[in-house]
Amino acid sequence: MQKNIEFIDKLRSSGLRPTKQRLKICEVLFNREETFHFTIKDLVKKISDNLNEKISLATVYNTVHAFKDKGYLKEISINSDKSYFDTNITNHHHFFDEDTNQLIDCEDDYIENINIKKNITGKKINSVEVLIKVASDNQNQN
Amino acid sequence: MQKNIEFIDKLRSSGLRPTKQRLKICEVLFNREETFHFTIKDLVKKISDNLNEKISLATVYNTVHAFKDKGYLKEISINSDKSYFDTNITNHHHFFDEDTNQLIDCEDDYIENINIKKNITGKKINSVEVLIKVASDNQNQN
DNA sequence: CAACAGTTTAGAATAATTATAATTTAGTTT
DNA sequence: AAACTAAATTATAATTATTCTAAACTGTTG
Ligand SMILES: [Mn+2]
Ligand SMILES: [Mn+2]
Ligand SMILES: [Zn+2]
Ligand SMILES: [Zn+2]
Repeated sequence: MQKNIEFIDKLRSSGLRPTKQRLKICEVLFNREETFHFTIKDLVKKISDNLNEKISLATVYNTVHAFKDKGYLKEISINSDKSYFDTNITNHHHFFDEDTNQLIDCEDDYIENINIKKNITGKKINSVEVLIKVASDNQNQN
Repeated sequence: MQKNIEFIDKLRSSGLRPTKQRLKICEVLFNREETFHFTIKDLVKKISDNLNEKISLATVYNTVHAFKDKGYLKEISINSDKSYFDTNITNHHHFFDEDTNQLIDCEDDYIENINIKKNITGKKINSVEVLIKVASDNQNQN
């Protein structure tokens, strides 16, 4: 449970002005125990749930991209028409529940270390991410 | 190098009428040695390069989705605003070259087997895909 | 050939995202 | 504290990928 003053420092230290919109978004994103995986739409909903005054959609996009650029958020690849973002910025893998469209972190002890034995010549590896698509186990699924 | 008659059989056998648009798209997609990774835009370009008469954009979308539904194409998850498709429908991993935005198949001998040690309860695993993002190796990159 | 379902098509509609340009605000300088 | 300036917010327009619609066209079957 971070204090407002901590968010102000965090923003200032990366050259972002601590506006009230950014602070509110910090609260929503980072004042939580668990990792938050979200789309812009999810975030807008959380904001309007927690807030009497509204933040413009453009500002939500601007802020999420600024936070991503500063390394406070990660963008996640899902086969979908929209972007997902992740408050867990470490290198990690995901389950994607195709029933609920939910992203879930894959803990390190769920998967053996990935070993890339060969790489493309002249290129360096920036990330290695596993996406495990799961769905309901029962026979009669739609 | 498949013959037109083979595509006609292929389409008929999955309940798709062999129209001239579908046959042309089959040629572009499947008359090649190498796997083809493409976006709809890429495919439209290939079609107009190879063809004097044009195929409507709606038909290209319809056909790609029909081929995907029949299992002749695979849709690939890339962090992007557009979908990629793949003529390699086997279970396999990818390199994504962030310099060129190109998808490249990761041969089996490039990566050790992925072992998912635990799964989410009540769910079955539908796919496990690794995405290796690579980029230029040199220091002075923009 | 006639009939009919399947397919193609232009164009409209939708949805996510980005751009624009005017207004407001945060931080700095007088 | 008032003035100044660059950064940020905002409503709104623009863009892009994709899907929908409904009319015209075509492949298949009898
Ligand atoms: Mn899609
Ligand atoms: Mn994006
Ligand atoms: Zn995550
Ligand atoms: Zn592939």
